[in-house]
Amino acid sequence: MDDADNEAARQRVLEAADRLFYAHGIRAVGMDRIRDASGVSLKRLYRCFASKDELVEAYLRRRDRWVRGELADFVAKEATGLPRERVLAVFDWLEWWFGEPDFRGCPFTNAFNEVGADSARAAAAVRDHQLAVSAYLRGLIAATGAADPDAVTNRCLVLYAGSLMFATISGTTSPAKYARETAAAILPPESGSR
Amino acid sequence: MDDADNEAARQRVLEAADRLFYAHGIRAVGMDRIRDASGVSLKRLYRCFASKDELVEAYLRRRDRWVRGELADFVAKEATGLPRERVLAVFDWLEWWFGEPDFRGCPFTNAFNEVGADSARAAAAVRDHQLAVSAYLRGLIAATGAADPDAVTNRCLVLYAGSLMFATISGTTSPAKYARETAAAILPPESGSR
DNA sequence: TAATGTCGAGAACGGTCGTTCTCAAGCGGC
DNA sequence: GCCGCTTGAGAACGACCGTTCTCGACATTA
Repeated sequence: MDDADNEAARQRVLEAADRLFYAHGIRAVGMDRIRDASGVSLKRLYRCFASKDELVEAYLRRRDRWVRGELADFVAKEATGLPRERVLAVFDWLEWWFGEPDFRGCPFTNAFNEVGADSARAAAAVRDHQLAVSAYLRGLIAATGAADPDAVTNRCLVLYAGSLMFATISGTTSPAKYARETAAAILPPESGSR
Repeated sequence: MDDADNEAARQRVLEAADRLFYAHGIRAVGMDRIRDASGVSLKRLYRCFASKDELVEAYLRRRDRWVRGELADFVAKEATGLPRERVLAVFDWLEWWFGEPDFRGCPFTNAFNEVGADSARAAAAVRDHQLAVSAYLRGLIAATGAADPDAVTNRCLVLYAGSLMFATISGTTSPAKYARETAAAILPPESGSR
């Protein structure tokens, strides 16, 4: 059946695009290279994704699922039940991510810088990711009983983005530690013994 | 004299490149467009800068001088003499910068994302800027009498980079405020009355 | 087997961009 | 006035890239 074949091709294309776009940048990777890496002919490729723009958007939405999935799993597994520890675990996860051998910075800001001005689809995918992470963080922070959860969330988002950027430029994982230390200073203390 | 003409042409090219590269990105601006905007012929342009790479590096070094000059002037003028206020003034300056109509994100991380992998010159210019800002900040922080100036500097760098990135994506100036509030929480309190 | 349709491989097209080349105009020195 | 040099304007070149097209191979159906 065509549908099954197309779905399999779609997945192979997405996997190749994900790896290549993230490693080398979107503009640097042509459709030919994605064809070579995925083994899917250009004709089929353009039937799965009508344009490179669509493929870029699909790549970003896939990355979004990956980042938020990994982050949530990590927080659920590593953190103790204390709300404060769960927020700090976000920065532990970042430190793990920065140390991955194929870490090449934030896929979303990279994409935004590269094609955000030309591709409304890509820009929307980036914005959606940012909003989703923001909402997730806001949920963790509300549980800590912070007096002004929105303010604390915004400050933690600055720390999140800053550690990402700093780690990218410096090539080290320590910015996650700096961000974690700073977050510890602005979160309410463990709410006594409960 | 040739030298004077070439120097004048060099300046006009740099001004045009600065405006266009920053506004539209490096890859999006071709040499033709810089010729049109500067009024300097391609031939002369390539005598001033042997390649686009060299022009990009010169653009980044010029931006570096601008950013650090503006920042230092602002801190010198706006801040009271108190060391703590001088560090916080860095984030006030960022807030001013984010509000400028032509603010389009950090020129250095933008350039790094666009051409850092292909241009060693550009990558070096970005690294130099980062080190220079780091050293400047470290000087301000040492004066506050912080117990561990290096640690505080690294945390403030995370805040600096994070507010830049957050402001770029959100299109607002408030991330500078979030960063300032957070910095206020991790700097030592005003060292009593002196 | 013959007709029909589908597919993959790669050529082709149109566009862009960095860089170099052509050519005619202008200018200084004899 | 004439020669040689330099200049600017724009054409030209080569490379790349997103997208579409061609064409031969193969499969399906009757």
